[in-house]
Amino acid sequence: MLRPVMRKTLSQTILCEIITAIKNGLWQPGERMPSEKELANSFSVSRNSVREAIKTLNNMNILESRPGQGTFLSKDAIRYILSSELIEDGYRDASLFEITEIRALLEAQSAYWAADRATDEELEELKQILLLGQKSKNGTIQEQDRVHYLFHDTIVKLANNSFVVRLLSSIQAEIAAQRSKFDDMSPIDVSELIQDQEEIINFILQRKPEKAREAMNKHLNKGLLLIASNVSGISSRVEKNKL
Amino acid sequence: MLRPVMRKTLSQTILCEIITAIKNGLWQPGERMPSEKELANSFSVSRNSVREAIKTLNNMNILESRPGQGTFLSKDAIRYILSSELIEDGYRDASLFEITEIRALLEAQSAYWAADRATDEELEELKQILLLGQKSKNGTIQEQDRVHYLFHDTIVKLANNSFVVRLLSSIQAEIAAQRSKFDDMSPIDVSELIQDQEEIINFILQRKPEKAREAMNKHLNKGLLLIASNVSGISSRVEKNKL
DNA sequence: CCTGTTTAAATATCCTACAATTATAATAAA
DNA sequence: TTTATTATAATTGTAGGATATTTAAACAGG
Repeated sequence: MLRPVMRKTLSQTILCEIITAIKNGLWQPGERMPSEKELANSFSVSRNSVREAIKTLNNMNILESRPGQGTFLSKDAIRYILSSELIEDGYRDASLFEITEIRALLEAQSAYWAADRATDEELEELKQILLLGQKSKNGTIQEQDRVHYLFHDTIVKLANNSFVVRLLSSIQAEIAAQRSKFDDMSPIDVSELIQDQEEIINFILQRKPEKAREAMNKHLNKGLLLIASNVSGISSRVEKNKL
Repeated sequence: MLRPVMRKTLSQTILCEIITAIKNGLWQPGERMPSEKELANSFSVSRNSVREAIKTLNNMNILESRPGQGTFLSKDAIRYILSSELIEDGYRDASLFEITEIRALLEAQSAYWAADRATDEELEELKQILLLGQKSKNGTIQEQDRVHYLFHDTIVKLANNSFVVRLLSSIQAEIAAQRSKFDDMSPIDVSELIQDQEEIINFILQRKPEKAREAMNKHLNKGLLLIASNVSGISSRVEKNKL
């Protein structure tokens, strides 16, 4: 069957040419490459097309352009090119499952770090959540949900790594966005969640990092199982997710 | 001490503006965004500067430009930005230590998954790297570095989670960018790295996930120690990083 | 030795023009 | 009315020139 042909713009072609040249070692890291004008002449294209390719490589930290001097290969140009190549090869759409898997990993380790690093004052926050959880048992589902979100966020906060806080908040937003697409997602048993929640908090309060991590991982894998049951062919992967 | 001021070209500024707009949901995935002419008017810049920014986003698969039609947000624009631009603004010069800590966690788990999930054909790739590592022992440092990067990237790829591939690629890019600022970073003993590399690959080939994860974690914590020695007050945290 | 000036080269930006592509609408033919 | 066909306008792609900024290096004057 005839498939649609790939059409490349000039700047895309030039982008590939330059990357190939770098891979072939035509210019060394840190070295200056020909000026835009020279490149345009060599390729027989306008300076604009060359600039669009170079700008992309600039923004990828592969090249560095300095007015009055020229354009230079960055010191770790090769490293970037290698990794971008790998991405193209193994590229697939990140599925909800994959994102959730990473979330579970990060949050489980956060529980570990929280048990290990949180100060005694910080642990007071967790005790409060424990109380809130008890109270909410007779409340509405919305109330219970809110406490549960607070539980997750607090543990990540107590991990004392601001990067993981930011990372997880975006990941959770993305997960929420994707889940809203299938709004027929089977609801989870809330009481079970609260039970997990209590168990995890207690491990952290008792300063048992490994136990806390294990419990959090188990807790989040229930969500993974739910996704796996909606998507065929990956459920076998879930049960292997043991930390 | 006075540090060099950050300078941004116009197209870089516009790149950030557009990315922020996408993150803020100004345009939806698949939707058409304003034409180059309109954007140029809105930003009060020339069409060229807008094009250079758009071209970069084109090559990153965030935007798709079609002649005669316009420029459209790709369907997974948000997710891509999530994994790449996430690091950009808030955490550019935050904590190299924190980012590296997360990297270690993700890569260690990738080693686990690789040992657990990679097919036998995929493992052939690792065997090749083992051979390359042997060969490079008598080669230049650049050669050895290159093989070592390939080693890390391949393991992540074999973890069979495309989201972690993207996440780590942007994290590694960020780490490289930050390290290049302190170019007096004490060099690591390369031969030791290659030894680690062999050990980890062998664990994966033998299908021993826990061992592979532990070895990778130990391997990456050497880098953490290096950072901790440059930044005071966190070295005590490093030795606790056990999985 | 230090300081300011000049000069040339490079990137950064802007502008205009035209080509290629495409959707849409108007028009003509059946 | 329905169906081709044909303009038309909008949009991106490419080209080429012009000017502004930045920089290193050479030079001159103190």
